[in-house]
Formats: sequence, structure tokens, C-alpha cells
Amino acid sequence: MYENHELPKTYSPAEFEDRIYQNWCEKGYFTPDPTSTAPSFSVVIPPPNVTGQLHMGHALDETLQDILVRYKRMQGFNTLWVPGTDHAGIATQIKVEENLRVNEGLTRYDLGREKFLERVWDWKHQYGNRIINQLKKLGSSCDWTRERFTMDEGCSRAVREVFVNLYDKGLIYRGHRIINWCPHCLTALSDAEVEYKDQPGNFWHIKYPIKGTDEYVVVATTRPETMFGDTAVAVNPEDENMKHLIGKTLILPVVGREIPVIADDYVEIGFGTGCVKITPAHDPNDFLVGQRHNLEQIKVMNDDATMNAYAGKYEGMDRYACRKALVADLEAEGYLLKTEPHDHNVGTCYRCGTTVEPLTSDQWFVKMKPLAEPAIEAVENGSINFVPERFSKNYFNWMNNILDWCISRQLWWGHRIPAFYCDACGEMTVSKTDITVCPKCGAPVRQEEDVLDTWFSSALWPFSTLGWPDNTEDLKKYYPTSVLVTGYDIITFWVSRMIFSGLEHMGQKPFSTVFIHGLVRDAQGRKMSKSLGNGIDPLLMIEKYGADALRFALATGNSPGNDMRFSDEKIEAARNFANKLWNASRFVRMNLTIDEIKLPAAADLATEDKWILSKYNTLVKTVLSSLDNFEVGVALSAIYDFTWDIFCDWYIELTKTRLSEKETAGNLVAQNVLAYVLTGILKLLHPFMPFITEEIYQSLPHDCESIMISAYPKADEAQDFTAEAEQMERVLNAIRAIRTRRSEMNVLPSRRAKLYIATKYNDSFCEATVPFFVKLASASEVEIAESFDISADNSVQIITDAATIYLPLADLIDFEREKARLAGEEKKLVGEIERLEKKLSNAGFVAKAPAAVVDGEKAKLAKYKENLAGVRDALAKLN
RNA sequence: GGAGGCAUAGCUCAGUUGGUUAGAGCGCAUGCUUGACAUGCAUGAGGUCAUAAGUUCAACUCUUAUUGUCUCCACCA
Repeated sequence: MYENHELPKTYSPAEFEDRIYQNWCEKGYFTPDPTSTAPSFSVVIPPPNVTGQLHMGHALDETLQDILVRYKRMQGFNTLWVPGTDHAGIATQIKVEENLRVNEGLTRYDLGREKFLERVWDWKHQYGNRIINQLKKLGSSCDWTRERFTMDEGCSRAVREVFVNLYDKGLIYRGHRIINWCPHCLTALSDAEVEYKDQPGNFWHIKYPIKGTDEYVVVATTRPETMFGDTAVAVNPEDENMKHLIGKTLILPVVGREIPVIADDYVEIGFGTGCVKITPAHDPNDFLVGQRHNLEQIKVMNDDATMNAYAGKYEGMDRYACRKALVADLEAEGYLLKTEPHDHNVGTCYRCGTTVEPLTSDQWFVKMKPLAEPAIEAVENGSINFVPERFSKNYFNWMNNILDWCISRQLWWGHRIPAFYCDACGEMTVSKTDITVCPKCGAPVRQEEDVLDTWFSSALWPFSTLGWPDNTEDLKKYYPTSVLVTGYDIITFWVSRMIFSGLEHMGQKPFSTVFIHGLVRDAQGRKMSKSLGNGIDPLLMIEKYGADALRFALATGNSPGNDMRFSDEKIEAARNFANKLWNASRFVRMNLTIDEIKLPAAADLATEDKWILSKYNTLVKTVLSSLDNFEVGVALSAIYDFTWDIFCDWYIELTKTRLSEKETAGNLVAQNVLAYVLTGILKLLHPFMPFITEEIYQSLPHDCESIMISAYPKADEAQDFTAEAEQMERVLNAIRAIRTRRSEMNVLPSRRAKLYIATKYNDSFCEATVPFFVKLASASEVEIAESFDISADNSVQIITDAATIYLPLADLIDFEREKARLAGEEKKLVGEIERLEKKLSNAGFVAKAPAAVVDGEKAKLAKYKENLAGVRDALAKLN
């Protein structure tokens, strides 16, 4: 590929990200090997809208999937990530209609169904690749040879197969029901597609006269314009104040029509006036009441929510105009008793925001109860599990209360329902293939005009994309898929429907784990939205900071299921990390003379090598266990901390002496360990930051043609050099302590001082560590002995875990300040000692706490006591 | 009305079976062109882990209640 090339001086991702991605594609790394016998790991992408544009939500979703997919691929799984797009019925149709209206002043009806659909397909072809290309920019390792579309031939065949199967089982039926109607989109909506929003409104109290008397009942309503469709007034049969009215006849004001008073316990005693107008054709509850009492359904509106002939003189008016006019007339005629402000929740269309109108209509439904039962069971028995687990509650809540699913849409863009009507004999035929004549009487048939809910086809995505209804190799290998990654906002829309569809049609769950993430919000915590204009464009971020930085920013500090904020600071921090890694790699690279990285034998390793290898091994364990538990953010921050704080800030510094000694054995050992650990970091990091890791990997000696198909690191107990690691920590702590003291004394780094180290652990402070003190603790020279007797008048005493260090700073020392510091130290130690003694004298603690904990506390106590003695000693000398 | 999340440093957030002196990034302060990196290095200030009880030898962590905040579901006409 790019054999051991030099790394440019500055990290500029734009210069290599596209090139690398293209190379991966050309090499076919994203396509699984068909001959592989390794266990499968498969994921299907939540298909974005085909004409949509990439937003931060997608970016997060794709990043998380790609992390899992690349991780598993590197672990040797036969890994497949199926990409594709969704035709997004309403959303796409609205866009095309809008475009048509603005540019040509036409409606879809002007064009007719066929011509209009041609336009939509044109639109799809024009914009369909945009989102795909945007996904590629992110680095997504999808198998593009398997790209699918919910309306491609295969998916369409799956839709028909499912429809006919369900129909034959009696699980799909056509019925006259009350549904949610969007007067703007002119289609039915499922319950899930309605969003409830609080809106200010009024409670209008209206008199309904009782026939043959001067009396009246008072009905309170938020929707007076529906009174033209009232076919009863209901009261609760248990309501003492109201039960005498049952059976009486009322006269509808303005309309003059007679309606009965009926008894139904749907009416809540004590709420409102106790009388409820019943409009079966325009309210879901009233519809049910109407069914119980056999009431007539009077629809008073047209499909565009203007009033029809039943509204009399209000015919043709919009529902809100009618409301206004009607209320004025009621008031004028003395029927309006009072108007009470009342906020209420109004259902709106999730696509266009128009207030939906509940109305009765002929629609197609899926009978949900029989499908929901096994779907609930699958999550209950752990066959499918949610991460985090709490989201299964959401799922159960939805599934347990599920009503039949209205699947027909009065749209043109979508899968046309495969039902064929014969006008001659009245027969309806549901068929997997198109038919032109009636199988019963031979007369011509016409196909159902309605199309299916978009989610009907998305529900089949995990198996329709793998070739179902054919029994393909892909299906055998990759179904059920391993993980589904998606946001909590579409658990009901999509996840639940995939689960029952998979169980019903495949006889097997569609996936084992549902990995749920939260929403990406803006820096202020607001939802990103077009109307607020606060959306951050992921592509701009990629352009400015690189895809790796974007991915890092999205993956870090993000825990499953929780929303996250995205800000410039976050992505800058991510870019800075990439830059840090880049420069550390340049440093390693420029010191490399070897052609092959070979970890030296343990006997040849220096203490600091064993220390970094132990630390690295701990990191590997953390990353593996975190990723296995979907703790992506934890894994990534562990890599970040190791890379920056341990590898760069310490280990690289510790190797500089050996690196300067060219052509020595120590030099070669240092080179090898540096390159080995760096390569390990790159591999661990690759799933998160695929581009920069590949670019650097290629510049180092490497044994695999691409990092993305190299083996993911494994933990290796042989590299846990515990004793050496502890030794090294003591040295580092001593260096930190010296730096701290010097800084407190305001000693310039350029002022070098001799160090005296009185050791407790001779092995920690052997001659080999002297250069570290010279280099990292600004020492001029170092003298090590078991103990020292330095007169106190010109030196600072530094007590560390492992040694007492004397720092002669003569004139620089402010003795008053040093005394105050020591006094503070003394106080702190006394406090700690008190706390520990109390704890250790607690019989319960000593008896019940694990021995290791007790021993740890004892050791700590001993250490503090020793340190305290040292501090007091120093104080005594100063006084 | 039902369910759930969140509450930890000035800001944004981690904290993995309860057990060192609770962490990071950004910001802030002080000092540094230290052999790759100022997109950097070193050092530091800053937290009674929302409140109150409970369980425990031991609670940021578990339980309950309270307060604040966000979300989902249902919906009363």
C-alpha cells in the first residue's frame, strides 16, 4: 500500500482520509470472505431516508456501528454490515410534491399517479447517492456490494410475501375504523406517527335543549365544530345528578337534529359537566362508545378538513374557521353558557406537524395481539436483550398496550397494497403477483390504490436485505443478525416491528442485542432541528477536523442510552488527540532504524519497558471488556488516557536517553518496545479512528497489508511485570514530587540542582534511573545512598513512597513558606492517621471486610506514620 | 394519569458487581520555544458526589422518600 512512508509534519486528515477509504473499497475489505468458516457477526444499518442528508444522529449511529463492526472484524469474525436506504413514504412524497409546487405550480394530481411516481424515482436517483457518499465520508465499513433499498425488487418481493402470508392467516384485514388522518398529507397515519403537543384551547360549555321542555343539559367540548356529527350525549349511569336524563331526547343546537341521552361508564363522574357529546366519526373514544350503542357515524369533514354538507351553512369552511363562526353563532343564539380556557394535548402529524383529524375510514390493519405475544416473550426470556436494559420497559409498555396497526396510506410513493378488486363480482383477491383479471369471474380487476406504511417494509429489513423470501446463503450465514444499533426514539416505530416480523416470518429473532444510544444535542442541550437552525453539519465537521475527530467526539464521554451534547470544544479536543498521536508517531518513526518490530526477550527489557508493557496489557484488558459490554466511551477514554498520559508524557520521555545512544543494544530494545506499543495503540484505536490509525500503521514496519484486517490485540499475562511496574511507579512518583516542590518554590527549570536520594527500595533507585532524574526532574547530578545526613539549612526534604529526597536549593528557599507547607502536610497526615486508626479499631471492619482491604488500610497507616515522622523531623530542623 | 432518565469541579461529563485521599476534557492561575507535538510541556486552585432517612464494618455507588429537571407512553370529552 504505502510502504513505510514518512509522515508529513502536520496532521491534516483531509489529505489521506478519502485516499484510504478508496483503497479499502478497492481491496474489498468490507465484503466478507464467502469461504470463511469463522463465526459470523452481522449488522444491518438503520436505513436513512433515501433522499435525506447526513445529520449528527446518523453520524453517531454509524460511528457506533462501525466501531463494533471493525472490532469484531479484527477479532476474526466473519463480519457483515449491510447498508441501505429507506424510501420514507410520506417524507419523500412531501418533498417531491413541494418541489413540484414551487417549481412548476403543479400538484401530484395534475401529473397523475404514473407520472408523479416517475418524478419521485428521478428524485431518488438524484439524491439517493448523496447520503451513501456521506456515510462513506465517516469511514463506515459497510459492504457496499450488498447495498439495498426498501423499494428495490427484492425488498418489494419480501413485502408482498409478508402481506399475503399475514392476510392468509387472517392477521391483515380491511376495516372501517377510526384512524388518524393528516389533512395536509391526505393520508391515514398509524398511532405511532402521531405526536402529541400541548396547545392552548378552550372548553366551550354549550346548552343542548331537552326535547319538549325548557330545560337543557350542558355539554363541554374543546371541539364544537364536531357537533354536527353528534349522535348522542352520554352520561355515567352511576352519576346521581345525571342518571335521570338517560333516555331523554335532546335537540342539537343550530342543527336541530334529535339525539338520545345514553348511559356509558366511559364518562367520568365529576369531570367537566358530566355530559359528553358523542361524535363517533371524529373521536376514537366516541367511536368505541358508538359501537357499544350502535350509533350512527356522521362524518362532517372532507379529507382536507373543510366542513362538508352535514355542517349546513358552514359547508366548505375550514374546521377552525367553522369553529370560530359556530361559537359566535351559538353565543348569539344564547346556547353558549361559558368559555373556559383549557390547554389540551393535540395530535399532530409527525411529518408535517398539521393537527391530525381522527375520522372513520376504510383502511388496512394488522392484527397485533397474536404477533405481539411472542415478541414480548422473546425479550422477557432474554433471547433478545436491550442495552441498556431499562429500554426493555419502553418496549414492554408499547407491546403490552398495542392496538391494531393501520398500515394503509393514501399516498402514491410506497409499496402498493397487493389487493385486487373485481367490480363485476365484488371479489377481492390478495396476490403475491400482479393479476389483471378476477380469478373468480374473469372480469378485469383494479389494484388497491393505497400503499403501505413505510415501516411495514422497514420491519422486514433484517431478512429482506439478506435475500428473503429465497433461502439464500446470506440468510443462513448472517441471520439472526448480531446487534442492532439505534436511537431510543424509534424503538416503537421500528425495533418492535422488526422483532415481531422476524419471529413471525423467519421463526427466529432478527437480532440478539439492541444497542440503544441517545440523541445528539447542541452545546446548550437543545435538540438539533431545522426550525431552530442549531443543527451542526457532520460533513462540515469532517472537513474542518477530520472524520476521525468527529467519530472520537461522538464516541467519547457517551454512555449507552444517554443523550449527549456536541460542541466545538469537544471536537477540538478530539482533533488535538489525533494530533498528539500523529506527533508521537512521527517521533517514534524518526527514531526507527529497524525494518521489523520484534518484542525483545524479557531479560533484555529495561524496567521502564516492563512498566509500559504492563500498563499496555492492562489497557488491552480494559478495552476488550468494555467493548464486549458496549461501553464504547469507557474503552475509548482508556485508550486516550494511556496514549497521552502514559505513553507520550512518560514512556517516550523515558526512552529518549536510550534513543540518543545510537547503535547500542539499549537503543534497539527501546525502538522495538516503542514501536510495539505504538502499533498496539493503533490497533486498539482503529475501530474508533480508522483513518489516522491506518495512515500511521502504514508508515511503520507492519506485517499486515492493512490495519483494518490485522488482528486485534489480546491480553498477554506474560507481559504483566508487576514488580518492575511498581518500581517504576515509585520512580515516577519521586519525579513528580520533585517537580511539585520546585514549582512551589518557584524554581526555574533552567536552575538545576543536585539531588540526594535516601532509598528505601534500592532496586527502585539504581544507577539506571539517574538519567530520568536528570532529564525529568531538572537534576544536575544524583547521589543515591541508603541514607543521608544533610544539614537542613540549605535543602528541602521531599518524602515519597519510596525514598526521602533532599533538594539543596540554598538561597532559593523561603523558610517561612516551607514551614507553612510542612505544617499543612503534618495536619493532613494526622487527619488521615486518625481516620485510619478509627477504621482499624472498628472490630466489625476488621472482622467482616476482606483481608486484602484490611491489609491495605494497615499498610497505608504505616506509611502515613512514617511520612509524618519525616515531616516532623524536617519541621524540627527548620525551627 | 402511568413509566423512565438525569442531579458529581466554573462548564460538559465519566465513575463497570459497595472498599486508597472521587476522575477527565474545556476553562482558570503560575511557569516553560525541555530533542514529536503551543492542536504542546510542567505545576496548581477548584467537589459536605441535590436533600433526608435506611441497609452495611463500610455508601458517590444499594433501598425509600423529597426537591429540581428532561423524556417516553396514555389521554378526560
